[in-house]
Amino acid sequence: MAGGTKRLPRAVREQQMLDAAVQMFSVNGYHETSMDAIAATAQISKPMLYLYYGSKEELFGACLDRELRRFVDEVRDKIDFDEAPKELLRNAVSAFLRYIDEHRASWMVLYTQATSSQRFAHTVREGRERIIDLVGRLLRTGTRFPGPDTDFDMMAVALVGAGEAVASRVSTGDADVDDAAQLMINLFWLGLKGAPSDGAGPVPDTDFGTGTDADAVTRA
Amino acid sequence: MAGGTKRLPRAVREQQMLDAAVQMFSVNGYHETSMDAIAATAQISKPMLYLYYGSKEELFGACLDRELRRFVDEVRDKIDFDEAPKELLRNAVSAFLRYIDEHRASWMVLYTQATSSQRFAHTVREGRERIIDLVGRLLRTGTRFPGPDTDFDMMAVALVGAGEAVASRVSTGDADVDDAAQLMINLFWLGLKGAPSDGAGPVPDTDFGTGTDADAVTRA
Amino acid sequence: MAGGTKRLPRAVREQQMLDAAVQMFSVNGYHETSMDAIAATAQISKPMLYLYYGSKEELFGACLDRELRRFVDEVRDKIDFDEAPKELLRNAVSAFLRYIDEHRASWMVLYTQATSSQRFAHTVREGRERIIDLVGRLLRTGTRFPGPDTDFDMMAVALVGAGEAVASRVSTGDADVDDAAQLMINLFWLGLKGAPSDGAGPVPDTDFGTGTDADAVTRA
Amino acid sequence: MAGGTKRLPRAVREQQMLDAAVQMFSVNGYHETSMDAIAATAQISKPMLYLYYGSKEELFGACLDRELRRFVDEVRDKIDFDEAPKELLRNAVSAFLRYIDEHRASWMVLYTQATSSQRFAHTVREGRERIIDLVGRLLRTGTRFPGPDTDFDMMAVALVGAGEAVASRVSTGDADVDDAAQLMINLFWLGLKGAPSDGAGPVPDTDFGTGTDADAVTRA
DNA sequence: AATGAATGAGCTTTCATTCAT
DNA sequence: CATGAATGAAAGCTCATTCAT
Repeated sequence: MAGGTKRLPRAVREQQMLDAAVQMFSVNGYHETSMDAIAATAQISKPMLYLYYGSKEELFGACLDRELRRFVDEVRDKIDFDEAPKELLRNAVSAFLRYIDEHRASWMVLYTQATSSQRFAHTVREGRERIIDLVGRLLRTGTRFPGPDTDFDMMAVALVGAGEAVASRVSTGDADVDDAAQLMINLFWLGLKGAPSDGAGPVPDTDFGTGTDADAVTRA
Repeated sequence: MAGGTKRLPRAVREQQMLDAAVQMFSVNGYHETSMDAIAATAQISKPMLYLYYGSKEELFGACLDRELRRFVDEVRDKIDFDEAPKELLRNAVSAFLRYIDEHRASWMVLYTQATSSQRFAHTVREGRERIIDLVGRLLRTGTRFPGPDTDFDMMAVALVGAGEAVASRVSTGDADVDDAAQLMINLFWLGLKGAPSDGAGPVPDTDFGTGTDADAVTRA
Repeated sequence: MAGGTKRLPRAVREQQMLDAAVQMFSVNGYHETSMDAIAATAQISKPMLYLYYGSKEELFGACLDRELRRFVDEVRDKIDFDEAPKELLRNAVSAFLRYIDEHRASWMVLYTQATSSQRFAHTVREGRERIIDLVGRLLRTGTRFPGPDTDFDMMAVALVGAGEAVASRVSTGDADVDDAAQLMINLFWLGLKGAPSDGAGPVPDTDFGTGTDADAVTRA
Repeated sequence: MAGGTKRLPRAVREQQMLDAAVQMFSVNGYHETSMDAIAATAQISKPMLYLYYGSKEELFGACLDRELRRFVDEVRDKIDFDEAPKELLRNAVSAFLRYIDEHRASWMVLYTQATSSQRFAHTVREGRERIIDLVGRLLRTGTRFPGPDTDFDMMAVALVGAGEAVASRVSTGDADVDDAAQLMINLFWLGLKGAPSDGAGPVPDTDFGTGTDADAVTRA
C-alpha cells in the first residue's frame, strides 16, 4: 500500500533498519523494545531483521557499533592534530561534548542501555577501555618528567569517568556544553599533575608544547 | 525439602528474600532475573515474594533501598566528622572504596542495573544527586580562595563521576583499593584548591608551554 | 487492634461472614471476589471462612441459600392466605416485586451470578423450578374447567420468566414497583386463560372464587 | 501432529478459533475456560488467539457478536414481513425457538454466560433492549383498541422475559418447540389484545368471581 | 477458637524466533 | 527478495487452600 515493498539495495535497507532500531532502543530501552516494534518502525517485515542481523542481540550490537563509529568519526573530524596541544585538547573535549549534546537521544541512552545488559557491557567496556587508553597515553605524553609512582592509567580512568558524568549532565540538558568543556579541560590539566599529594617525591613537570605524537590519540 | 519450609517471622523472611533477590539481580541483571529464580534461591514460593513485595519492580526497589542504606550507613560509620578535613577526606574516600571492594557482587552491579532501568534511574539519580551536593558543599567549604566563577557543582559532578569510575575499577578487582583511594584524594585536593596558583603545597607546577594560565582551572 | 479478635458465638460469626460474602459477591461477582476480600470485609481471618464453610463454592452456596430463604420468608409473611384470591395474587406479586426493589444489591445480583456458574445453576434452577411448580399449581387450581391441551406448566414457565424480567427491571430502578405489579397481575389473568388460540377446542373457565386450596402455593 | 499446522488464510483461522471458543465458553463458562483450552480445541497455539483477538475478553466478545449476528440473521431470513400479522408472528416465534432448539449448545449458554459477566451484560442488555423495543412496537401497532394507560413497553419486557424462559426450556430439551411456540403465540395475542373485552376471538371468557374487570389487563 | 505464614497450581499475556509461500 | 502466519517457551501475577502455632 504505502510502498513498503520496494526492492532496496542492501546498504540502504541496513541503514533503514538501524535507524529504526537505534530510535526504538534509545527511547524504550533494550528489553522494552520488541522486534515487532522495530520492524514496524523500519517499515519492513520481521524476517528481514533476522535475515540481516540474525538476532535481537546482534541487532543491538550493530546499533552500538554504528553509533560508536559515528561518534568517534565525528569527534576525530572536528579536531586537527596539527594544532597547538592546548587547542587540540580544547577542541577534542569540545567536540566530544558537543556531539553528546547534539545526539542526546541516540547516543547517551543507547550507551546507558548497553552498560546494563551484561551482553553488551563487554562492548561498552571495550570502547571505554580504548578511550581510557588514549587518555592515558595523552597524559603520559603530556607529562615531561613523570614520577615513577604516577598511575596514569588510573588517572585516565578517573578522567574518563568524570567526562562521562559531565557528558551525562550535558545530555540531559542540565549543563551547558561550553561550561562543561571548560571544566573538563581544567580537570585534564589537574590530571596531568596528578602526582602523589604528599609533597615528597619527584614532582613531574607537564608540557604539551613539545613535539607530542598527537596521532597516538587515534591509533590503537 | 531443602529445609526452608519453616515458619519464620516476617522480618527474617524479608531479609532472606532480599538476600536472594540482591544476589540474583546482581548476577543476572534485572530483566534476566525471573521471580521464579529469586523464589528458588530464597527457598520460598513465589507468592511469598508477591505477598511481601507486591511486584518485581517493588522488590528490586527494596533491594536497592536496603543496599543503599547499608552502604551509606557503613561509610558514615567509618568516618568521624570531627577529624581534620584532610583525614576526613581520606577516611571517607577510603571507606567508600573499601565498601565497594568488599561488596563487589552486590552493590556496584545492582547500582549499574538500576542506572539503566528507567524505572529506577530516578532513585539512583536522587542518591547520586545527594552525594554530588555533599561533595559540592565540601568543595565550596574547603576552597581557600575560590574564584568568583568557580562552578563547584559541576566540579562535584565530575569528581563523583570519577569516583564512580574508579570504584567500578575497584569492584571488578582491576584496581587496588589503596591506590584508587590515593588517586581520588589527590583529585579531590586538586579540585579543592580550585586555583593552583598559590604555588605552595603538594600541587606541582604546571606548564603548558604558554604562560601558566592557572586561573583557567576555576573559570568556566 | 480494632478489636477484631473477639470471641463471638458461632451464629453471630456466621451471619457476619455471610453478610460480608453476600456484599462482595453481589458487588463484584463470584469470580472477581476473592476469599481474601471476603475475610477482610468480614474482619476475620481466612481460615475461619474455611472452617465455617469449607470452600468458596460452599460459601457462595450458603449465601444463596440464606438470601433465598429470606426472600421466600418475607414474601410469605407479606401475604395472607385467607384473603380473597384476587387480593392474594395482588399481594403476592406485590410482595415479590417489593422485596426485589428493596434488596436490589443483594438478591437480584446474587441470583444473576448464580445463574452463570454451572456450579450454582443447579441451585437456582431448583429454586426457580419450585416457583414454577407453584405457579403451575396456582394456574391449574384457578382454572375451573381446564382444557386437555392446556400446558399449565409451560405457561407457568413463561409467567415466571416474565416475572423475572419485570423484576430485573424493578431491581435496576427502571420500573415502578406498582406498575410492574399491576402488569404481572394482568399477565397472570391472561395466563389463566392461556388455552390454544385457535378458537376451537374447549375453552376453560377460570375461577379463583371457589374454595381454592391456597396453601398449595407454599407447600412443596 | 493433529493435522492443524497448515498455513491458513486469516478468515478461515478466525472462524476456526471462534468455533472452538464458542464451544468451550458454552460448555464451561467464561471463567472456567482457559485460553489454553481454547487454543487446544482450535488446534492452534495460544499466541494466535492473542494475535487475532487481543485478549480473552475480546475473544469472548467476538464469540458473542458472531453468534448474535447469526441468530438475528437466521431469524430474519425465516420471516417475511409482507405476511399477515398472524402468520408473521407465528413464523417469527417459530423461527426464534427453532433456532434456539437447533443451536442449544452454542447460543443459549453463551447468552447466559454473557448476562452475568458484568463485562458483557452491556452487550446483552443492548441486544435485548432492541428486541423489547421491537416487541413493544409490535404490540402498539397490533392492538386494536389500546387503553390509554396501556404500558406496552413493560408488557414487551414481560413477553420477552417469558420468551427467554420458554426458550431456555427449549434449549435444555425440556420443552417441545412447537408447543412452546404455540404458547408464546397465545401469550402474544393476549398481550396484543391488551383488552380482552371484545369477547370475540380465541380469548376465553374469564371469571374471577367478581364482575369481570377485564380492563384491568391493560390498566397499570 | 483463631490466625499469620506459606504454597501448588494455574492463568493471561508477551516475545524472540522461524516456516512456508 | 520479502512476508504473513505460526509457535515454544517463559514471565509476571493471583487465588483458593492449608499448616503450624
